[in-house]
Amino acid sequence: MLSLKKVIPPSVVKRLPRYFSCVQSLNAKEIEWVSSSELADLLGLTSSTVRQDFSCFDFSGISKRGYNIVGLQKMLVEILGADMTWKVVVVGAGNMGRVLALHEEFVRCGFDVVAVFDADSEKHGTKVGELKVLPMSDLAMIVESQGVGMGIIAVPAAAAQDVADLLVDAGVKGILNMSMRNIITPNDVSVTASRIVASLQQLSHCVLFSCGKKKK
Amino acid sequence: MLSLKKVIPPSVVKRLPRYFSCVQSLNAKEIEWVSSSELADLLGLTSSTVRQDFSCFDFSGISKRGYNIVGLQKMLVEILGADMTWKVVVVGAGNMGRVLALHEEFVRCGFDVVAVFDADSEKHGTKVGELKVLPMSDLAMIVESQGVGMGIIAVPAAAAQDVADLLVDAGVKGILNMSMRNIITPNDVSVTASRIVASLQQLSHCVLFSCGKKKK
DNA sequence: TAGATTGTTAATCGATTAACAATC
DNA sequence: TAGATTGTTAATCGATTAACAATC
Repeated sequence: MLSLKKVIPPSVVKRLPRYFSCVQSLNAKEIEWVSSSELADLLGLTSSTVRQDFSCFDFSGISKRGYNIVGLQKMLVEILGADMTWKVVVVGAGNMGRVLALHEEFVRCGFDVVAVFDADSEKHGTKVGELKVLPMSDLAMIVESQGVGMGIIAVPAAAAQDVADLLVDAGVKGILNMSMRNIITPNDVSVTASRIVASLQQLSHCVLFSCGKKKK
Repeated sequence: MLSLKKVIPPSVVKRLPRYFSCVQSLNAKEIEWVSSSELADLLGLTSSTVRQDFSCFDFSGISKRGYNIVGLQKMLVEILGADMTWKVVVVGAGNMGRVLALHEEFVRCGFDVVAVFDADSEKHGTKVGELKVLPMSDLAMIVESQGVGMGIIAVPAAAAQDVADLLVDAGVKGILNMSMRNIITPNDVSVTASRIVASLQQLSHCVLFSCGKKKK
């Protein structure tokens, strides 16, 4: 596997998917080279940040031309593991859980939802696309037998930690937490959070108090 | 309207919805007081951060007891505008757009989706819950006539900036960007991003390269 | 009172930006 | 060559943590 020049700091990791998306679309336009300042403009960053970020990778640009799109894309694919398919389970078959399980963009990006679980027995057996909602008691078995690497927590805050514990015990190595609750996991299980309502609430504050953007 | 002691820094704004959620659940348990270190434990922060954060508000704790839950909740409600109802439009009636429009949690949190738009005329008139999918040409009219304050962008990256421009022209003051594309808006229009696939890709990297958490 | 916890100041840490020699 | 753009070092900025006097 790819060895990195150094551990990529969290601030940079957060930008990687955006670089990747941008590079994909430049590649689709058959553009071959991009400079740090062009990328910066596209992503709302400074060229300094872009060059600083790329210095983490084992990949170099060329003076006067910038970065080769194809090479950059290959590097990002490796760093993000975008060339592999992850098996994923969704816990929580509410509105959010159902969407996630159906989300065709996931498949396109290499995230394959293999099962949906819910604690509510009323929901067991009901269909979410191709999948049937399963009871929580099947979780460990499915994760192990199918080699599931990630779990998505789409349950109410009150249940989130219990679900996280189940996922960890079952053996997943990554958790996407969509609940409001902070969850605690062992050091070898990574967690990222994505909270849509929280984003709307932030926005609400910013609108009310006109939190400006930094002036240029 | 509430006046703040000072502008709340972005790092703090990001935590406000989590404080709020936590305080709501403590309140539901009829707990009356909470200390900075208890809150820190619940949210995975340090007590220093909690106290530093709260120093932005016009709200004080009491030595030896901590912070009064009801008072804290009131303060956060005002800061987040959680006591008001925002009218919101969703642009993009794909998988993600439909979910968002149906998401019952939004209503509970004061975000009322009043219309869904899509550029694809095949989708016009089809139902998303109670709502019919409308053509983009109706956007300005609906935003103005209904007093819509926020828009949610749930379209592919390539269309995101155009949609943002439409929303801005129509008069929304906040945009939740769920697309991968960076969008540019005038200074008086706030933007927050929430990208689920990006979160999964971050997670993917962290799992592959075992990005540890900071050791305690 | 004695002890716990706040509010705030100062120190540390990490992220971003600026600057510029190296280089194509 | 001349000029543009990288890669990297140093400076700045902002966020987090530590420390402690004030206080209930």
